[in-house]
Amino acid sequence: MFSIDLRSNVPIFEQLYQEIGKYIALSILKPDEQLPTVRSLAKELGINPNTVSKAYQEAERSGLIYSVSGVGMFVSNTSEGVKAVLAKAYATLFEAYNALIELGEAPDDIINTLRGLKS
Amino acid sequence: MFSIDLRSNVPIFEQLYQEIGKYIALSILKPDEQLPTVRSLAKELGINPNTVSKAYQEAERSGLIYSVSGVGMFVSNTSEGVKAVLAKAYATLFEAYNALIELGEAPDDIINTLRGLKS
Amino acid sequence: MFSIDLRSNVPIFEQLYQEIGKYIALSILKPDEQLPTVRSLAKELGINPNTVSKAYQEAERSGLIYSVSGVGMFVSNTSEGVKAVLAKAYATLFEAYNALIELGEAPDDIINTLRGLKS
Amino acid sequence: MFSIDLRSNVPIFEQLYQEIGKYIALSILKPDEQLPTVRSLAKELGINPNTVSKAYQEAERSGLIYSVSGVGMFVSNTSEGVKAVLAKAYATLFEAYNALIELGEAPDDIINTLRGLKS
DNA sequence: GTGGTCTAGACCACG
DNA sequence: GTGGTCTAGACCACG
Repeated sequence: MFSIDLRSNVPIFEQLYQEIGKYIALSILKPDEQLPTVRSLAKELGINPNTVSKAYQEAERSGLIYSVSGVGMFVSNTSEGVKAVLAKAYATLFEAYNALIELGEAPDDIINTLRGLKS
Repeated sequence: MFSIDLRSNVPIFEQLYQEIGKYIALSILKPDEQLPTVRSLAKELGINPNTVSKAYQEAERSGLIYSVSGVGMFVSNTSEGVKAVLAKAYATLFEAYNALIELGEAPDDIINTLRGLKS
Repeated sequence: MFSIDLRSNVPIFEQLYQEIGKYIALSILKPDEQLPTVRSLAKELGINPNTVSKAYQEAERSGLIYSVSGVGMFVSNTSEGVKAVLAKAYATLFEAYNALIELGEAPDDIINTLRGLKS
Repeated sequence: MFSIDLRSNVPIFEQLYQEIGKYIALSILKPDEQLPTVRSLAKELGINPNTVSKAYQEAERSGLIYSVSGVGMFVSNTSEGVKAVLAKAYATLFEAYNALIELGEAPDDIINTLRGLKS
Protein backbone atom coordinates (compact mmCIF):
# COMPACT_ATOMS: atom_id res chain seq x y z
CA MET A 1 0.00 0.00 0.00
CA PHE A 2 2.60 2.55 1.03
CA SER A 3 5.47 3.22 -1.30
CA ILE A 4 8.62 5.19 -0.70
CA ASP A 5 11.53 6.30 -2.82
CA LEU A 6 14.83 5.73 -1.08
CA ARG A 7 16.65 7.90 -3.60
CA SER A 8 14.45 10.92 -3.08
CA ASN A 9 15.84 13.94 -1.28
CA VAL A 10 12.59 14.03 0.67
CA PRO A 11 13.21 12.18 3.96
CA ILE A 12 11.61 8.75 4.20
CA PHE A 13 9.56 9.61 7.27
CA GLU A 14 8.22 12.67 5.43
CA GLN A 15 7.23 10.66 2.37
CA LEU A 16 5.44 8.18 4.59
CA TYR A 17 3.69 10.97 6.47
CA GLN A 18 2.50 12.50 3.21
CA GLU A 19 1.26 9.15 1.94
CA ILE A 20 -0.76 8.66 5.11
CA GLY A 21 -2.29 12.08 4.60
CA LYS A 22 -3.04 11.32 0.98
CA TYR A 23 -4.70 7.98 1.66
CA ILE A 24 -6.80 9.45 4.45
CA ALA A 25 -7.85 12.40 2.28
CA LEU A 26 -8.85 9.95 -0.44
CA SER A 27 -10.74 7.75 2.05
CA ILE A 28 -8.58 4.82 1.10
CA LEU A 29 -7.79 4.79 4.79
CA LYS A 30 -11.07 5.15 6.66
CA PRO A 31 -11.82 6.47 10.15
CA ASP A 32 -10.89 4.03 12.92
CA GLU A 33 -9.16 1.72 10.49
CA GLN A 34 -5.94 0.34 11.90
CA LEU A 35 -2.65 1.19 10.22
CA PRO A 36 0.05 -1.44 9.76
CA THR A 37 2.08 -1.88 12.91
CA VAL A 38 5.38 -0.03 13.08
CA ARG A 39 7.36 -3.22 12.83
CA SER A 40 5.37 -4.81 10.03
CA LEU A 41 5.44 -1.71 7.88
CA ALA A 42 9.15 -1.26 8.52
CA LYS A 43 9.76 -4.83 7.43
CA GLU A 44 7.55 -4.49 4.36
CA LEU A 45 9.30 -1.31 3.24
CA GLY A 46 12.72 -2.51 4.22
CA ILE A 47 13.37 0.43 6.50
CA ASN A 48 14.06 0.93 10.20
CA PRO A 49 11.12 0.81 12.63
CA ASN A 50 12.26 4.14 14.10
CA THR A 51 11.66 5.76 10.74
CA VAL A 52 8.11 4.43 10.53
CA SER A 53 7.57 5.48 14.13
CA LYS A 54 8.65 9.03 13.32
CA ALA A 55 6.18 9.20 10.44
CA TYR A 56 3.40 7.88 12.67
CA GLN A 57 4.20 10.40 15.38
CA GLU A 58 4.13 13.25 12.87
CA ALA A 59 0.75 12.01 11.66
CA GLU A 60 -0.51 11.77 15.23
CA ARG A 61 0.60 15.33 15.99
CA SER A 62 -1.24 16.47 12.90
CA GLY A 63 -4.39 14.78 14.15
CA LEU A 64 -4.47 12.38 11.22
CA ILE A 65 -4.18 9.27 13.36
CA TYR A 66 -4.43 8.30 17.01
CA SER A 67 -2.81 5.61 19.09
CA VAL A 68 -4.46 3.00 21.26
CA SER A 69 -1.99 1.86 23.85
CA GLY A 70 -0.80 -1.68 23.33
CA VAL A 71 -2.86 -2.11 20.19
CA GLY A 72 -1.70 0.20 17.43
CA MET A 73 -2.39 3.33 15.42
CA PHE A 74 -5.78 4.17 13.93
CA VAL A 75 -7.18 6.70 11.48
CA SER A 76 -8.84 9.71 13.15
CA ASN A 77 -12.22 11.07 12.31
CA THR A 78 -10.74 12.96 9.50
CA SER A 79 -12.37 16.37 9.11
CA GLU A 80 -9.79 18.52 10.86
CA GLY A 81 -6.73 16.51 9.95
CA VAL A 82 -7.57 16.41 6.27
CA LYS A 83 -8.22 20.13 6.27
CA ALA A 84 -4.69 20.66 7.54
CA VAL A 85 -3.26 18.42 4.83
CA LEU A 86 -5.16 20.26 2.13
CA ALA A 87 -4.22 23.65 3.54
CA LYS A 88 -0.56 22.69 3.43
CA ALA A 89 -0.84 21.51 -0.18
CA TYR A 90 -2.58 24.73 -1.19
CA ALA A 91 0.10 26.77 0.59
CA THR A 92 2.72 25.05 -1.55
CA LEU A 93 0.73 25.85 -4.67
CA PHE A 94 0.39 29.51 -3.73
CA GLU A 95 4.10 29.73 -3.05
CA ALA A 96 4.90 28.35 -6.50
CA TYR A 97 2.33 30.66 -8.06
CA ASN A 98 3.78 33.70 -6.35
CA ALA A 99 7.29 32.74 -7.41
CA LEU A 100 6.07 32.88 -11.02
CA ILE A 101 4.40 36.23 -10.46
CA GLU A 102 7.70 37.50 -9.09
CA LEU A 103 9.40 36.31 -12.24
CA GLY A 104 7.08 38.57 -14.19
CA GLU A 105 4.58 36.02 -15.43
CA ALA A 106 1.03 37.31 -15.85
CA PRO A 107 -1.61 35.71 -13.60
CA ASP A 108 -3.77 34.88 -16.61
CA ASP A 109 -0.88 33.20 -18.40
CA ILE A 110 -0.17 31.01 -15.40
CA ILE A 111 -3.80 30.04 -15.01
CA ASN A 112 -4.21 29.33 -18.69
CA THR A 113 -1.16 27.10 -18.61
CA LEU A 114 -2.64 25.16 -15.70
CA ARG A 115 -5.97 24.90 -17.48
CA GLY A 116 -4.13 23.46 -20.46
CA LEU A 117 -2.64 20.85 -18.13
CA LYS A 118 -5.91 19.56 -16.85
CA SER A 119 -7.41 18.47 -20.15
CA MET B 1 20.40 44.34 -4.08
CA PHE B 2 20.23 40.70 -3.09
CA SER B 3 18.43 39.80 0.07
CA ILE B 4 18.52 36.51 1.94
CA ASP B 5 16.88 35.09 5.04
CA LEU B 6 19.32 33.22 7.25
CA ARG B 7 16.49 31.67 9.26
CA SER B 8 14.73 30.21 6.25
CA ASN B 9 14.83 26.48 5.75
CA VAL B 10 15.62 27.15 2.10
CA PRO B 11 19.42 26.90 1.78
CA ILE B 12 21.13 30.25 1.37
CA PHE B 13 22.82 29.31 -1.92
CA GLU B 14 19.41 28.34 -3.27
CA GLN B 15 17.86 31.65 -2.21
CA LEU B 16 20.68 33.51 -3.89
CA TYR B 17 20.39 31.43 -7.06
CA GLN B 18 16.68 32.17 -7.24
CA GLU B 19 17.25 35.88 -6.76
CA ILE B 20 19.73 35.94 -9.59
CA GLY B 21 17.19 34.21 -11.82
CA LYS B 22 14.50 36.61 -10.73
CA TYR B 23 16.53 39.76 -11.42
CA ILE B 24 17.59 38.47 -14.81
CA ALA B 25 14.04 37.49 -15.75
CA LEU B 26 12.92 40.97 -14.73
CA SER B 27 15.78 42.60 -16.69
CA ILE B 28 17.03 44.27 -13.55
CA LEU B 29 20.25 42.44 -14.34
CA LYS B 30 21.00 42.95 -18.02
CA PRO B 31 23.04 40.90 -20.53
CA ASP B 32 26.80 41.20 -20.06
CA GLU B 33 26.37 43.14 -16.84
CA GLN B 34 28.89 42.09 -14.22
CA LEU B 35 27.73 40.51 -10.98
CA PRO B 36 29.35 41.42 -7.67
CA THR B 37 32.47 39.42 -6.96
CA VAL B 38 32.12 36.41 -4.73
CA ARG B 39 34.02 38.07 -1.92
CA SER B 40 32.26 41.40 -2.05
CA LEU B 41 28.80 39.84 -2.14
CA ALA B 42 29.69 37.46 0.68
CA LYS B 43 30.90 40.39 2.74
CA GLU B 44 27.83 42.46 1.94
CA LEU B 45 25.45 39.67 2.90
CA GLY B 46 27.52 38.49 5.83
CA ILE B 47 27.70 34.93 4.57
CA ASN B 48 30.37 32.44 3.62
CA PRO B 49 32.11 33.07 0.24
CA ASN B 50 31.69 29.37 -0.52
CA THR B 51 27.94 29.87 -0.37
CA VAL B 52 28.01 32.69 -2.89
CA SER B 53 30.31 30.64 -5.06
CA LYS B 54 27.88 27.73 -4.99
CA ALA B 55 25.00 29.97 -6.04
CA TYR B 56 27.07 31.38 -8.91
CA GLN B 57 28.01 27.89 -10.03
CA GLU B 58 24.37 26.85 -10.06
CA ALA B 59 23.51 29.95 -12.06
CA GLU B 60 26.32 29.22 -14.46
CA ARG B 61 25.18 25.63 -14.93
CA SER B 62 21.70 26.95 -15.68
CA GLY B 63 23.14 29.21 -18.36
CA LEU B 64 22.04 32.36 -16.52
CA ILE B 65 25.54 33.75 -16.12
CA TYR B 66 29.00 33.10 -17.53
CA SER B 67 32.44 33.50 -16.05
CA VAL B 68 35.38 35.37 -17.50
CA SER B 69 38.51 33.93 -16.00
CA GLY B 70 40.22 36.28 -13.63
CA VAL B 71 37.58 38.96 -14.12
CA GLY B 72 34.24 37.80 -12.75
CA MET B 73 30.72 36.60 -13.53
CA PHE B 74 28.49 38.22 -16.15
CA VAL B 75 24.84 37.94 -17.12
CA SER B 76 24.29 35.75 -20.19
CA ASN B 77 22.33 36.72 -23.24
CA THR B 78 19.23 35.78 -21.47
CA SER B 79 16.78 34.03 -23.75
CA GLU B 80 17.69 30.42 -22.98
CA GLY B 81 18.71 30.95 -19.38
CA VAL B 82 15.50 32.72 -18.48
CA LYS B 83 13.53 30.02 -20.21
CA ALA B 84 15.21 27.48 -17.95
CA VAL B 85 14.36 29.49 -14.84
CA LEU B 86 10.76 29.82 -15.89
CA ALA B 87 10.56 26.14 -16.79
CA LYS B 88 11.81 25.23 -13.33
CA ALA B 89 9.30 27.53 -11.64
CA TYR B 90 6.49 26.07 -13.72
CA ALA B 91 7.64 22.57 -12.90
CA THR B 92 7.29 23.42 -9.20
CA LEU B 93 3.81 24.77 -9.82
CA PHE B 94 2.77 21.64 -11.72
CA GLU B 95 4.09 19.47 -8.94
CA ALA B 96 2.04 21.34 -6.35
CA TYR B 97 -0.99 21.23 -8.64
CA ASN B 98 -0.67 17.49 -9.16
CA ALA B 99 -0.30 16.92 -5.44
CA LEU B 100 -3.68 18.60 -4.99
CA ILE B 101 -5.21 16.52 -7.77
CA GLU B 102 -3.88 13.43 -6.03
CA LEU B 103 -5.59 14.58 -2.86
CA GLY B 104 -8.87 14.55 -4.75
CA GLU B 105 -9.26 18.26 -5.46
CA ALA B 106 -11.08 19.10 -8.70
CA PRO B 107 -8.98 20.93 -11.33
CA ASP B 108 -11.60 23.64 -11.64
CA ASP B 109 -11.67 24.20 -7.90
CA ILE B 110 -7.92 24.62 -7.79
CA ILE B 111 -7.92 27.02 -10.73
CA ASN B 112 -10.77 29.04 -9.30
CA THR B 113 -8.94 29.33 -6.01
CA LEU B 114 -5.88 30.64 -7.82
CA ARG B 115 -8.01 33.02 -9.84
CA GLY B 116 -9.40 34.33 -6.56
CA LEU B 117 -5.83 34.96 -5.43
CA LYS B 118 -4.79 37.03 -8.40
CA SER B 119 -7.21 39.87 -7.95
CA MET C 1 -20.46 2.89 35.98
CA PHE C 2 -16.81 3.19 35.11
CA SER C 3 -15.88 4.89 31.91
CA ILE C 4 -12.54 4.89 30.17
CA ASP C 5 -11.10 6.46 27.05
CA LEU C 6 -9.00 4.04 25.03
CA ARG C 7 -7.54 6.86 22.95
CA SER C 8 -6.31 8.84 25.93
CA ASN C 9 -2.60 8.98 26.58
CA VAL C 10 -3.37 8.33 30.25
CA PRO C 11 -2.92 4.57 30.73
CA ILE C 12 -6.18 2.67 31.09
CA PHE C 13 -5.27 1.19 34.48
CA GLU C 14 -4.58 4.73 35.70
CA GLN C 15 -7.90 6.02 34.46
CA LEU C 16 -9.66 3.17 36.21
CA TYR C 17 -7.73 3.73 39.42
CA GLN C 18 -8.68 7.39 39.40
CA GLU C 19 -12.31 6.60 38.79
CA ILE C 20 -12.35 4.24 41.76
CA GLY C 21 -10.87 6.98 43.90
CA LYS C 22 -13.38 9.49 42.61
CA TYR C 23 -16.40 7.29 43.28
CA ILE C 24 -15.21 6.44 46.77
CA ALA C 25 -14.49 10.09 47.58
CA LEU C 26 -17.99 10.96 46.37
CA SER C 27 -19.52 8.10 48.39
CA ILE C 28 -20.96 6.59 45.25
CA LEU C 29 -18.97 3.54 46.25
CA LYS C 30 -19.61 2.94 49.96
CA PRO C 31 -17.53 1.16 52.62
CA ASP C 32 -17.60 -2.66 52.30
CA GLU C 33 -19.43 -2.49 49.01
CA GLN C 34 -18.13 -5.07 46.56
CA LEU C 35 -16.49 -3.96 43.34
CA PRO C 36 -17.17 -5.76 40.07
CA THR C 37 -14.95 -8.80 39.59
CA VAL C 38 -11.89 -8.35 37.44
CA ARG C 39 -13.33 -10.47 34.67
CA SER C 40 -16.77 -8.93 34.61
CA LEU C 41 -15.42 -5.38 34.58
CA ALA C 42 -12.89 -6.24 31.90
CA LYS C 43 -15.65 -7.71 29.78
CA GLU C 44 -17.94 -4.75 30.36
CA LEU C 45 -15.26 -2.24 29.40
CA GLY C 46 -13.84 -4.38 26.61
CA ILE C 47 -10.33 -4.29 28.02
CA ASN C 48 -7.72 -6.78 29.18
CA PRO C 49 -8.40 -8.36 32.60
CA ASN C 50 -4.76 -7.71 33.51
CA THR C 51 -5.48 -4.02 33.15
CA VAL C 52 -8.39 -4.14 35.58
CA SER C 53 -6.30 -6.20 37.92
CA LYS C 54 -3.53 -3.63 37.85
CA ALA C 55 -5.96 -0.83 38.68
CA TYR C 56 -7.36 -2.84 41.58
CA GLN C 57 -3.87 -3.53 42.88
CA GLU C 58 -3.04 0.17 42.77
CA ALA C 59 -6.25 0.94 44.61
CA GLU C 60 -5.47 -1.72 47.19
CA ARG C 61 -1.99 -0.36 47.73
CA SER C 62 -3.52 3.08 48.26
CA GLY C 63 -5.82 1.63 50.92
CA LEU C 64 -8.93 2.46 48.91
CA ILE C 65 -10.09 -1.13 48.62
CA TYR C 66 -9.29 -4.48 50.21
CA SER C 67 -9.44 -7.99 48.86
CA VAL C 68 -11.18 -10.98 50.39
CA SER C 69 -9.51 -14.07 49.09
CA GLY C 70 -11.65 -16.05 46.73
CA VAL C 71 -14.49 -13.55 46.97
CA GLY C 72 -13.48 -10.19 45.50
CA MET C 73 -12.54 -6.60 46.18
CA PHE C 74 -14.35 -4.34 48.63
CA VAL C 75 -14.37 -0.65 49.43
CA SER C 76 -12.33 0.19 52.54
CA ASN C 77 -13.53 2.20 55.45
CA THR C 78 -12.76 5.28 53.62
CA SER C 79 -11.25 7.91 55.85
CA GLU C 80 -7.58 7.18 55.25
CA GLY C 81 -7.91 5.98 51.69
CA VAL C 82 -9.83 9.04 50.60
CA LYS C 83 -7.31 11.23 52.33
CA ALA C 84 -4.60 9.61 50.25
CA VAL C 85 -6.54 10.20 47.03
CA LEU C 86 -7.09 13.82 47.90
CA ALA C 87 -3.49 14.28 48.94
CA LYS C 88 -2.36 12.93 45.59
CA ALA C 89 -4.73 15.24 43.69
CA TYR C 90 -3.52 18.22 45.70
CA ALA C 91 0.07 17.25 45.08
CA THR C 92 -0.62 17.37 41.35
CA LEU C 93 -2.20 20.79 41.75
CA PHE C 94 0.76 22.10 43.72
CA GLU C 95 3.14 20.77 41.11
CA ALA C 96 1.27 22.60 38.34
CA TYR C 97 1.10 25.73 40.50
CA ASN C 98 4.83 25.64 41.19
CA ALA C 99 5.58 25.14 37.51
CA LEU C 100 3.73 28.39 36.84
CA ILE C 101 5.60 30.16 39.63
CA GLU C 102 8.84 28.93 38.09
CA LEU C 103 7.73 30.43 34.80
CA GLY C 104 7.49 33.79 36.54
CA GLU C 105 3.74 34.00 37.08
CA ALA C 106 2.67 35.90 40.18
CA PRO C 107 0.84 33.83 42.83
CA ASP C 108 -2.02 36.32 42.89
CA ASP C 109 -2.41 36.16 39.13
CA ILE C 110 -2.62 32.39 39.20
CA ILE C 111 -5.14 32.41 42.02
CA ASN C 112 -7.24 35.07 40.36
CA THR C 113 -7.28 33.08 37.16
CA LEU C 114 -8.50 30.03 39.05
CA ARG C 115 -11.10 32.10 40.85
CA GLY C 116 -12.35 33.25 37.45
CA LEU C 117 -12.68 29.61 36.45
CA LYS C 118 -14.84 28.56 39.33
CA SER C 119 -17.79 30.80 38.62
CA MET D 1 22.68 25.44 32.80
CA PHE D 2 20.31 22.67 31.78
CA SER D 3 19.69 19.89 34.21
CA ILE D 4 17.92 16.62 33.68
CA ASP D 5 16.89 13.75 35.89
CA LEU D 6 17.72 10.42 34.30
CA ARG D 7 15.54 8.59 36.84
CA SER D 8 12.44 10.57 36.07
CA ASN D 9 9.60 8.93 34.22
CA VAL D 10 9.40 12.10 32.12
CA PRO D 11 11.40 11.44 28.94
CA ILE D 12 14.75 13.20 28.78
CA PHE D 13 13.94 15.07 25.58
CA GLU D 14 10.73 16.32 27.21
CA GLN D 15 12.55 17.55 30.31
CA LEU D 16 15.01 19.37 28.12
CA TYR D 17 12.22 20.90 26.05
CA GLN D 18 10.51 22.14 29.19
CA GLU D 19 13.72 23.62 30.53
CA ILE D 20 14.23 25.52 27.30
CA GLY D 21 10.71 26.88 27.57
CA LYS D 22 11.28 27.84 31.20
CA TYR D 23 14.54 29.65 30.59
CA ILE D 24 13.09 31.55 27.66
CA ALA D 25 10.02 32.53 29.65
CA LEU D 26 12.27 33.77 32.43
CA SER D 27 14.48 35.67 29.95
CA ILE D 28 17.48 33.72 31.11
CA LEU D 29 17.71 32.79 27.47
CA LYS D 30 17.24 35.95 25.45
CA PRO D 31 16.06 36.48 21.86
CA ASP D 32 18.67 35.56 19.24
CA GLU D 33 20.94 34.08 21.86
CA GLN D 34 22.55 30.87 20.65
CA LEU D 35 21.80 27.61 22.43
CA PRO D 36 24.54 25.08 23.14
CA THR D 37 25.23 22.93 20.09
CA VAL D 38 23.58 19.55 19.99
CA ARG D 39 26.85 17.74 20.45
CA SER D 40 28.21 19.94 23.23
CA LEU D 41 25.01 19.78 25.26
CA ALA D 42 24.79 16.03 24.76
CA LYS D 43 28.34 15.66 26.02
CA GLU D 44 27.74 18.00 28.95
CA LEU D 45 24.63 16.13 30.04
CA GLY D 46 26.04 12.72 29.26
CA ILE D 47 23.25 11.81 26.89
CA ASN D 48 22.97 10.95 23.23
CA PRO D 49 23.03 13.78 20.65
CA ASN D 50 19.85 12.39 19.12
CA THR D 51 18.04 13.04 22.37
CA VAL D 52 19.16 16.66 22.48
CA SER D 53 18.25 16.99 18.82
CA LYS D 54 14.73 15.75 19.52
CA ALA D 55 14.28 18.33 22.26
CA TYR D 56 15.55 21.11 19.98
CA GLN D 57 13.23 20.04 17.20
CA GLU D 58 10.27 20.08 19.58
CA ALA D 59 11.26 23.56 20.69
CA GLU D 60 11.59 24.67 17.09
CA ARG D 61 8.15 23.33 16.20
CA SER D 62 6.76 25.25 19.18
CA GLY D 63 8.36 28.42 17.85
CA LEU D 64 10.61 28.78 20.89
CA ILE D 65 13.81 28.56 18.90
CA TYR D 66 14.93 28.70 15.28
CA SER D 67 17.79 27.15 13.39
CA VAL D 68 20.40 28.87 11.25
CA SER D 69 21.80 26.36 8.83
CA GLY D 70 25.37 25.40 9.54
CA VAL D 71 25.53 27.60 12.61
CA GLY D 72 23.17 26.42 15.33
CA MET D 73 19.94 27.02 17.17
CA PHE D 74 18.82 30.42 18.47
CA VAL D 75 16.12 31.79 20.75
CA SER D 76 13.13 33.20 18.89
CA ASN D 77 11.56 36.55 19.49
CA THR D 78 9.60 35.10 22.29
CA SER D 79 6.11 36.54 22.48
CA GLU D 80 4.19 33.77 20.74
CA GLY D 81 6.33 30.88 21.87
CA VAL D 82 6.20 31.90 25.51
CA LYS D 83 2.46 32.32 25.33
CA ALA D 84 2.18 28.72 24.20
CA VAL D 85 4.38 27.54 27.06
CA LEU D 86 2.31 29.45 29.61
CA ALA D 87 -0.96 28.26 28.08
CA LYS D 88 0.21 24.67 28.40
CA ALA D 89 1.22 25.19 32.04
CA TYR D 90 -2.15 26.75 32.85
CA ALA D 91 -3.94 23.89 31.10
CA THR D 92 -2.17 21.49 33.43
CA LEU D 93 -3.23 23.57 36.43
CA PHE D 94 -6.84 23.65 35.32
CA GLU D 95 -6.82 19.91 34.81
CA ALA D 96 -5.54 19.35 38.34
CA TYR D 97 -8.06 21.85 39.68
CA ASN D 98 -10.94 20.14 37.91
CA ALA D 99 -9.83 16.76 39.19
CA LEU D 100 -10.19 18.13 42.72
CA ILE D 101 -13.61 19.56 41.94
CA GLU D 102 -14.64 16.14 40.67
CA LEU D 103 -13.48 14.65 43.95
CA GLY D 104 -15.95 16.92 45.71
CA GLU D 105 -13.61 19.63 46.91
CA ALA D 106 -15.13 23.11 47.11
CA PRO D 107 -13.57 25.73 44.82
CA ASP D 108 -12.99 28.07 47.75
CA ASP D 109 -11.25 25.38 49.76
CA ILE D 110 -8.90 24.65 46.88
CA ILE D 111 -8.12 28.31 46.34
CA ASN D 112 -7.58 28.93 50.04
CA THR D 113 -5.19 26.02 50.18
CA LEU D 114 -3.21 27.47 47.29
CA ARG D 115 -3.24 30.89 48.92
CA GLY D 116 -1.80 29.27 52.03
CA LEU D 117 0.99 27.85 49.91
CA LYS D 118 2.10 31.14 48.51
CA SER D 119 2.98 32.89 51.73
C1' DG E 1 32.02 23.55 12.09
C1' DT E 2 26.40 22.95 12.33
C1' DG E 3 21.93 20.15 12.63
C1' DG E 4 19.02 16.21 10.18
C1' DT E 5 18.30 11.50 8.95
C1' DC E 6 18.81 6.79 9.30
C1' DT E 7 20.16 2.17 10.97
C1' DA E 8 20.72 -1.57 14.36
C1' DG E 9 19.65 -2.93 18.45
C1' DA E 10 18.21 -2.56 23.24
C1' DC E 11 14.89 -1.78 26.93
C1' DC E 12 10.58 -0.17 28.67
C1' DA E 13 5.48 0.45 29.87
C1' DC E 14 1.05 -0.93 28.68
C1' DG E 15 -2.15 -4.59 27.71
C1' DG F 1 1.56 -8.33 21.19
C1' DT F 2 1.82 -2.70 20.72
C1' DG F 3 4.37 1.92 20.32
C1' DG F 4 8.01 5.13 22.84
C1' DT F 5 12.63 6.20 24.19
C1' DC F 6 17.37 5.92 24.07
C1' DT F 7 22.13 4.77 22.65
C1' DA F 8 26.04 4.27 19.43
C1' DG F 9 27.53 5.24 15.35
C1' DA F 10 27.29 6.46 10.53
C1' DC F 11 26.48 9.60 6.67
C1' DC F 12 24.71 13.72 4.68
C1' DA F 13 23.87 18.74 3.24
C1' DC F 14 24.94 23.28 4.28
C1' DG F 15 28.36 26.73 5.25
